[in-house]
Amino acid sequence: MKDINIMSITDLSKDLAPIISNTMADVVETKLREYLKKKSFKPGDALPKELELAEALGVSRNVLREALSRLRMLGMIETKKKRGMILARPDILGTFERVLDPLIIDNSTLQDIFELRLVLEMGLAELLYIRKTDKDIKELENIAKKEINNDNSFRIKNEIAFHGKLYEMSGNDTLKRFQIMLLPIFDYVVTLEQKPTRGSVSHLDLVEILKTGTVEDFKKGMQAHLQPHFDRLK
Amino acid sequence: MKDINIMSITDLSKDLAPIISNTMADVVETKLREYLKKKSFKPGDALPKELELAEALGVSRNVLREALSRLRMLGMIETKKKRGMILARPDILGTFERVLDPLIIDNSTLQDIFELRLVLEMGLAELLYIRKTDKDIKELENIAKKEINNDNSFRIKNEIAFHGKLYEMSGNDTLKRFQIMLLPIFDYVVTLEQKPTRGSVSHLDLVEILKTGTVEDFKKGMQAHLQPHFDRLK
DNA sequence: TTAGTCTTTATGTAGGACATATCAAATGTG
DNA sequence: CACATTTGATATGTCCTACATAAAGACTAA
Repeated sequence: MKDINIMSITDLSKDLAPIISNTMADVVETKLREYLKKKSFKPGDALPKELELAEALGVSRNVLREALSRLRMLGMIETKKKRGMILARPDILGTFERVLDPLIIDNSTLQDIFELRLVLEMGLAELLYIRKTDKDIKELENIAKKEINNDNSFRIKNEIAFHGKLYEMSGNDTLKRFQIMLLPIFDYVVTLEQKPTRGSVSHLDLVEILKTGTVEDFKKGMQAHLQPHFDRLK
Repeated sequence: MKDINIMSITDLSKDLAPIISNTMADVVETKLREYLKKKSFKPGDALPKELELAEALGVSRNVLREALSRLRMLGMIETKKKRGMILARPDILGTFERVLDPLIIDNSTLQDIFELRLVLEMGLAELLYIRKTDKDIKELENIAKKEINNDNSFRIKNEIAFHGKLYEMSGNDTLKRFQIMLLPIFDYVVTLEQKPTRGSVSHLDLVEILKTGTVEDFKKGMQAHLQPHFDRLK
């Protein structure tokens, strides 16, 4: 009897909506977003003042400010003392970092992000071959050489340095920053391994391929390098 | 004299920090983050009540609530009427969407994100071959077949449907949602083209490869399919 | 034990008050 | 008239108080 009750409740919670107790600040936040989009403000444009907005929305200045505070955090608006508020351009990744920071991510998402990183590394080849320079390759080689006579404690650091340099060589700033954000995750998953899982292709091998090989060669090399990680996927 | 003065000021403004007018809410937000991290709360743990926090931080409840409102938006904490606040697990991507939404992104970042998408698609192959099912392939084929006799207005929609399905087949939820977020960007860049840039490998070709070809075949196919986009990179 | 009621309490919301920084106009000076 | 200075107006930042509301926990009754 009891068990049945519990079951039905569990089922319910799956089916029914999670009962979002919309607080006023939530509603106002949404309305403000819509307002900004609808009016198609350009960065730098001035916004109405707090009291006007609060009155128009029919909420206290307090609630309005909570909503504004959120948008301000995201970099969507900026405020100055007398001048009022202006629309700004948010730093996409900067805000992303804020959430990733405390690392309170459930395991399934963690795994997803780790895979995301693998996907990125595998797909990097084209960009790399379009933009690589001799200087870059030399730097990459230096990084790879350093790690030869190193104890295990430095292994991860070198791993990070090498792959980080690869992202940098892609010439894509967003990608590079994105990768930096994902580092802790990569780190975490790697440390889950008991012993270092080395692919059949080393970092130095990859550098060599970059020097003389084709894009196809590099893709195969990277695949072999990451193979141990792929092997653990199911 | 005057010019010199102006010059030196300009130089200063480049060198010096941008004078972050730290509002109390900003400081409190940071302090709360540190507090949460330091105490290493686990999801579900109860937090002190607002008044206690406000007093401990030496700020008004108002300021504290602005900071809390931010964390609440990011999904880092949840609050219930009497129970107080509890630590929650943030929805990584959900917050990302919020910033991406208004599409006030500068062109260089736009380009970066477009490239990011290309990288993702190129790197998807391994995951795809690990997890693809016959059912998936059949659905993908249906999507590809639909687009044969279609006017241009549906072209983008089909493009989106096909590639979206690919992400779905990766079995990576985060990746899938990430791709959805990036759609508007992809859309935007694609519409910049005057005429459709078709690669030498069509969607149907890709499906065929998925059926009978190897991972390597698929990678080459995808590369050819996206070649027009890569050609535009510099 | 179970069901129902009451009390307590932490959050949600409102409104007023004042400090502060800054823009803009008024004022003074050569 | 042009330029520097002062003054006033104003929007945001911060604080405070008060009350509504929902929900946990205690208490009571069947």
